[in-house]
Amino acid sequence: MFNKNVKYFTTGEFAKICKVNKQTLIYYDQIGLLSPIMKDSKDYRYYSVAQYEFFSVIELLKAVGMSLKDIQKYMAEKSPENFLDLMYQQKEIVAKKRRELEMIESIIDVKIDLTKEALHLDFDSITIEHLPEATLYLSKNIEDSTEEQFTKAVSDFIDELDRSQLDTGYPIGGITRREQILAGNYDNYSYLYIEQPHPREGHPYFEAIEGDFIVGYHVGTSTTLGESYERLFKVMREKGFELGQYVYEEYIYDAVIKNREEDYVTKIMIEIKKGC
Amino acid sequence: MFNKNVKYFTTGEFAKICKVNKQTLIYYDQIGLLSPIMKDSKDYRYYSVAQYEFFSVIELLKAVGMSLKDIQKYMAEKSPENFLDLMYQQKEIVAKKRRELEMIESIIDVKIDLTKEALHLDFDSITIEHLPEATLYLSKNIEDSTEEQFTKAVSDFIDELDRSQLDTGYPIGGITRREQILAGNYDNYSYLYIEQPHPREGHPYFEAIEGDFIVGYHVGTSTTLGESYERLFKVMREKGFELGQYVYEEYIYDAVIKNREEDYVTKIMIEIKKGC
DNA sequence: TCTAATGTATATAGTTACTATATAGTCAAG
DNA sequence: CTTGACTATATAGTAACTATATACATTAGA
Repeated sequence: MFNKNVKYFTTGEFAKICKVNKQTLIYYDQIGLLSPIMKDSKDYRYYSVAQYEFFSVIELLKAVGMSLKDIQKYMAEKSPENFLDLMYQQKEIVAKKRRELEMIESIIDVKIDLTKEALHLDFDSITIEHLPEATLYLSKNIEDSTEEQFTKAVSDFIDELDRSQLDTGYPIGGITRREQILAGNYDNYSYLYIEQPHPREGHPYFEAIEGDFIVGYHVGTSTTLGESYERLFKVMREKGFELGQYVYEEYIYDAVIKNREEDYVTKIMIEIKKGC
Repeated sequence: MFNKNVKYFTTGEFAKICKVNKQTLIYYDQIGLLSPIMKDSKDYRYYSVAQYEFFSVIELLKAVGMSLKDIQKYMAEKSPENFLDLMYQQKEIVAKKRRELEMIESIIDVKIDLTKEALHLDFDSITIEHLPEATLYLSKNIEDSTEEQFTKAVSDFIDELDRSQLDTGYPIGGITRREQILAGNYDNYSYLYIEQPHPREGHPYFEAIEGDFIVGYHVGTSTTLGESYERLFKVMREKGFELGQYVYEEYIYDAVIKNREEDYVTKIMIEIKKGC
């Protein structure tokens, strides 16, 4: 094929075919990755059609994430066997990349859903809701932990999210025990959690919740969190409910969406039971 | 959430959680993309847990291909509405990227199949084969074309492969008309072609081939191509076949797999009919 | 309490894969 | 015979780190 070696492309023509900058081809020539099949007396570069096939393999390998240096290394050791090996390697890498992109797609979908929902919320509202069963991935217990223990636990939690691909795009929330709430220690969490809409089998630390909750929102920094709790408690008392075992807190708007800390919004979900 | 603002991570700890180089965080601080929530009198940086959420959104946007500058631009204009817009944009971009990766996966599969097949070939063999129907995407007619016309046609052909995603990983081949072969002009192709294992509807220029072929291989540069054709013609005469309408040529081993031009291998498929 | 190891900081240079710019030579059309 | 579009080299700039050198801080162990 392409014995028509008399028919050449200039650098500009070849660059247009390859859809790259002319300078890129000159650069590839300089580093010896892809040199024109011919140079004339005036040092004009001439590329053959067959070199396009070569170029497109470079593009393929680049797209999979190979560095020009590594591509060059392969090219120095060309053989059908090495090419086959290379392709098998790249096949795995590209499959992994595809799966990563699929995860990102689903995270984006979650972010879209959450943000759309948030846009329709009335942050002054306080409602009684029956929350359906949901699976949460929990951190180790961090109640009364020292700073050191806390940072270690958070670090481990996030590590595990990464390792086991548990980052679903849902916010990381905190669970506080009834007793801490009653003592006014709203920030002494027992666990961190992240919702798992599609929990996978064979993973520990999953905890399903389901039950009645009083749901409200706190707008502002944590310093005024107590006030929001008071509002919620007032409604609770009026309706004759008692504090359940746990309170769940998660960010609705945080630094990703709002500039000023005063505009951050925290969702508070207080587990309740009928007073007897 | 994360009122535990008293509990901070040092640069090193935060870098470990984020799985990046410490220097990267310093760099992000320098460009003002992600600055620690606090600096002490010794200029030590302290990050909060909430900043991890921020970091992970940066990672998400980076993974979709956004530049740090563009991420920063969004962060300067934060709002729920802008975040939603951004996520819708990124959703499309990431879906496109995924589709591109899927194409690369199938190209790699084709390359693997072709290379595995090639490894088992005997390049001295000459066989009579009935080739099943296959769809080829053809270039414009390039017979007797000038250099200018030829380069233009090749350029257009490759452009269309790109535009319509017709690059299947199969090699680009050449089709020569019976009359040119008989005149010994083995390199005066009528068309370029590329095989389409999964042709899509509504595309012109597709041509299905099916029929009996004499199949052989040429090892070496195009200068000795004539000798290989002679070998094939000899067998053809012995078996009492006549030259059909077209000859198909494609590279089995080219510059991507072999270093020396003398090692390139061209597959020659000559259409035949029973002599009457 | 001293010391060594480890941690932090800044400043600066290097890296990859381009990309842009400046300067100069070449070529084809009117 | 000049103008515009091309070619070339050389050099500098870019993004997003990454590495290195130097200096100060903190902590764990002898």
